[in-house]
Amino acid sequence: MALRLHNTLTGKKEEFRTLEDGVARIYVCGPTVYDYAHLGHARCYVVYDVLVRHLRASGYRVIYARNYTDVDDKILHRAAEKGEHPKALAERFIQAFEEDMERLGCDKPDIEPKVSEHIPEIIALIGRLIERGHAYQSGDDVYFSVESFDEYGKLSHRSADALRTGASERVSKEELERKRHPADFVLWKGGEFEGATYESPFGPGRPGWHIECSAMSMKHLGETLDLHGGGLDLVFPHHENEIAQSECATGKPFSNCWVHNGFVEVDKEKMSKSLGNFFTARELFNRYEPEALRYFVMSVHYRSPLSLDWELADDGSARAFPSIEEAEHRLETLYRARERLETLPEGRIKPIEAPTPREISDLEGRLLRALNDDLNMPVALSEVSEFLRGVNELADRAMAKKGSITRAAYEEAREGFEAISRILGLGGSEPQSILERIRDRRANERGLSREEVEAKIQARDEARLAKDFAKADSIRDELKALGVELHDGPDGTRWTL
RNA sequence: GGCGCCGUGGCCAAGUGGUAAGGCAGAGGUUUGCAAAACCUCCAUUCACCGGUUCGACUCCGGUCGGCGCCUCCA
Repeated sequence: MALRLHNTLTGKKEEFRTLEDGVARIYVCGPTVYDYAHLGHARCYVVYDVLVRHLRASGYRVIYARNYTDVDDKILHRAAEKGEHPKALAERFIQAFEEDMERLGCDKPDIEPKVSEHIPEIIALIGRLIERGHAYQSGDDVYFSVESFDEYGKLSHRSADALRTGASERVSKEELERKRHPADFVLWKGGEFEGATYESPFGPGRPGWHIECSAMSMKHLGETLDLHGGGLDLVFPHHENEIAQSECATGKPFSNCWVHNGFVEVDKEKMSKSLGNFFTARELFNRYEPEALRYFVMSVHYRSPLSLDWELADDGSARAFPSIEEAEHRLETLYRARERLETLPEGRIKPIEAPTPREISDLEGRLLRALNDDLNMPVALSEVSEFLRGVNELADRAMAKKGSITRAAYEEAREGFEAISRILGLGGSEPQSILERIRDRRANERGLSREEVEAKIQARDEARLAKDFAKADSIRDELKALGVELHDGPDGTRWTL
């Protein structure tokens, strides 16, 4: 069975095919680095991370490129505001972005090209477009001529004519006068820009927004990509323009498959910087395990809106995010099951023959099958849920009086966790440390110290040892009132909240 | 105005022509000194509404209502 993906270009689910057998060349539009990544970015890059992991697990050699837009108006504005050099500002946010991605469990792309390091390629591409009659110089700028490309609009399913009316209302008079068609877009913006001026045959200036991705993807991955991805908001105009300029320059299809992920919404509205209703990844990391955010993102199909619900505190700030909280609880369930499996006494695992429970068997195959259907991550997670139930059942069985399990089932369960970690990027940390980190963070939020709780537990254990259950239970009730749950086990009492 | 998406149990969320995955919450049980965790059982004759096509529709077609997105920078 092969991967089927929804291709924006055709509007249909299609089998994913690559130009070169067994090699997948993928380009994803990266962030413009003038601010911290928000949950929308997190979602997007988690989605493509899972796509890449899935392809690798399916045997592809993947070459994954994701750019940094480090030359851009917004960067210049922000830099001017902060009195910082644009390049320094961009570098600062690239660093922050890389930290955030790592915490989300996203593998580093193979290639991370920056606009500032591809100016010659961009200039060459613009030159090629002028030569072929698809671009024209007007004043200090160079524009792409939309009318020179018959297929303009094929990705976003609209016509240049339809755009004429729409665009003319929004484009300034001066700009309109410089353009032949209102939908023409700038390839080279002439002028002097503090900290971002480049020499070119068209005069000093800097690249327009769209041309960078064409130039960088062609340089690193070739003239035709197997897959190009990005947020839904990039379909038009960004990706439409990428197609136009690339295909006009090369005469070849730019990308055979286009994948777009849906938005993150807050209160039914798209989360975006321009609306100001965004939460940065790092502010959410302060309140939840980054891996819980990853789980949360994966709980919804990538093309559907992901709505972030929140509970308000009295002062109007966000008090809690219930769905991320739920994801964090699921993550704890995952790690608890893994820990139980890994700490089973060797003597309970027997080299006997018996069928391995269905829930445990071939989790990797089940995950790949789920993801093969247009990267259905919620179904993959439902497979994980069933697997975890199977693992707990196994652990129960092993720990029952005179209980034991087969070596085969034990090994297959371990392989299951390995597959979850490798393919979904979940559950790969050391269970005890992550579980304690989550617990201690929650305790901290409630003003509880670990020492305080553990002292009370010790007092209760002494009471229990003395069979003074009334006292032991009163201590437990006291802790329960604080939100602390106790779990008595063979090797002592553990606590969670 | 043009293009497009969505409406599934108390909540979240898959499915998209053959009779509703999974999770959270809830109820009962096993286990436990009692709990918690874990496990077992139960929890939508029904998929916004109205028509139509079909042997059969949550799934296809038409309409209605409700919500959202793109057409301008945005993941």
